[in-house]
Amino acid sequence: MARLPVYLRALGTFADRNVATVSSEELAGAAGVNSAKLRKDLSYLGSYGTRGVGYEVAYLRYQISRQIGLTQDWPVLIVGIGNLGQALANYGGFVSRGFRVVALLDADPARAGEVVAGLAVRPFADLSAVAAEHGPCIGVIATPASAAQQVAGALVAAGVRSILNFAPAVLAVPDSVDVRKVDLSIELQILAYHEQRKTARFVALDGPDDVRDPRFGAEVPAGAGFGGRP
Amino acid sequence: MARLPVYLRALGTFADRNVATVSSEELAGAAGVNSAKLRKDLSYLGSYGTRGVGYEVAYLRYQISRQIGLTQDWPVLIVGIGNLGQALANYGGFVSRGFRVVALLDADPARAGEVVAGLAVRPFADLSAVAAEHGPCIGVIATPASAAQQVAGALVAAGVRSILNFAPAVLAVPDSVDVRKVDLSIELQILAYHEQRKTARFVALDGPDDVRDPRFGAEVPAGAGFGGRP
DNA sequence: GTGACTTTGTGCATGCGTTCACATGAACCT
DNA sequence: AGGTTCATGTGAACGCATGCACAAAGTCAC
Ligand SMILES: NC(=O)c1ccc[n+]([C@@H]2O[C@H](COP(=O)([O-])OP(=O)(O)OC[C@H]3O[C@@H](n4cnc5c(N)ncnc54)[C@H](O)[C@@H]3O)[C@@H](O)[C@H]2O)c1
Ligand SMILES: NC(=O)c1ccc[n+]([C@@H]2O[C@H](COP(=O)([O-])OP(=O)(O)OC[C@H]3O[C@@H](n4cnc5c(N)ncnc54)[C@H](O)[C@@H]3O)[C@@H](O)[C@H]2O)c1
Repeated sequence: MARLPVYLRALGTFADRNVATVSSEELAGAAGVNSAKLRKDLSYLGSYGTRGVGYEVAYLRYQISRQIGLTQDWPVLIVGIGNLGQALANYGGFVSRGFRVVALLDADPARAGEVVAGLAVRPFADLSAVAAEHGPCIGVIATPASAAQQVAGALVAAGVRSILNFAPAVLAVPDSVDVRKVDLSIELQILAYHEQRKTARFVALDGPDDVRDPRFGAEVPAGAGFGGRP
Repeated sequence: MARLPVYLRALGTFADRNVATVSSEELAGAAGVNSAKLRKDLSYLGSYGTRGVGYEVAYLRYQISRQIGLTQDWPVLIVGIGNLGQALANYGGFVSRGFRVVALLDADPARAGEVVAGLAVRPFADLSAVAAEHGPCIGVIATPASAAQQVAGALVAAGVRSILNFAPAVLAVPDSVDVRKVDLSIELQILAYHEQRKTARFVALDGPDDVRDPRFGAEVPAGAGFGGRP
């Protein structure tokens, strides 16, 4: 069900062009998925289409928004106002999609008081007060990886049950808390993996299936930083 | 196979602590996955463990790095040096993981020449020259969504076959090109979805399964911006 | 050297997501 | 009003990932 937001965004582009109804084929094309998958996804929400015609853009948009829980604005608090935290705070794309940044927190005393994107940076100790003030909200971790687990613990203690983590660290939280991670290094490494196989195909035409060769272990240069097998 | 980078990172933390060997249980714990899954994943690369002992940290680290294609540094070029592009350019976590930002491109003439993270921002027209200079590389799109498709086309035309897209847009590219997307709004919306179901449980104790009720369609306020069903 | 113990590597079953294909049903034209 | 056309909604088959449970294999102690 991670595709609903994509459908919603695609519906938005149709609405901007004043399109009244779309077929599953058109919408699937705009969302980059199979049309059968789109129909099956939408059928889980209910029968919101008209056979022979398609889906009414405005109506389907509302139904998906309601399903996701975007009929209300969700408060977002960002922890760690460094490079990334500032970019996030300045990002206008959140408010237009049902989210509102309500607080910026940082442990660095030098940063407290600084104004970023119209909000004053508050000391990390204010966390529980801020969380209590806004009710159910979403916490964003943009601190170094070494602080991520500690911050996550503090967020949970403050009552936050939804966390978006940008730090390259695995977080341990209670089952009742949802954590989603965004790790750019992982994305780049996956791309590098495919890129390597693509370029390798030009070197060895019989395909990249032989890379398993265990002898490669012996070919590690002594000073490579990893060390070879003893 | 998107988990290999996670294993690699977990292995890094063990190496930092001078741990020589790890069992699949320990490593799986650090990576946040099931130990059977970890062993099966590693078995696809070959038999790099020792029964009764575990995996040698340094050796396994090298094997995974090689599998991913991290024995060489991959050049990265960033298009769109706004809030996000600058944060990415300033991020030190890339170089430590086998990536090197080699060029910053922006269409805004006012930005060209500006120095960000020790690199001069170059005009977008330099793209093909930069790509040709560095060979196989990874393109990062950090422009507004409206420009994303055009930028993607230019990247492909310049020979880039791996793209990381931060803009909330579906990109159409040839099959030979890999695109991975990072969409923060989608992540937040997924969190909101779960958060909604959690909070809804306190309101209606019989569970959130009734939200399908089609009558809800009639309850759209006239001025909600979406419009009700006619 | 032998035995007991530890941990890997994997066969197998289960469940989930994806996709094809078609029947259902609505609208439109004559 | 009847037939035609069109696109939805869904049944069923397929393929893949996950996780259990166990045999193979190697180590360590004595
Ligand atoms: N900058 C990027 O583009 C980028 C890309 C990918 C991942 N990341 C990850 O995002 C995180 C932040 O990156 P960054 O470049 O913004 O780092 P940064 O060093 O610029 O900012 C980190 C901020 O967190 C604050 N902080 C440190 N410990 C804290 C604590 N315990 N509680 C609250 N605040 C604390 C620091 O004061 C600092 O302001 C890192 O984990 C990084 O790996 C960043
Ligand atoms: N800032 C964030 O934290 C954040 C978070 C999530 C997603 N995003 C997405 O990332 C993208 C960039 O966000 P941002 O906040 O940095 O925006 P921004 O407006 O600050 O920066 C965009 C930059 O792209 C440049 N640009 C525009 N058209 C271009 C073109 N055709 N070729 C090359 N460069 C071009 C502009 O000159 C500008 O410098 C957007 O699509 C946004 O939705 C940003």
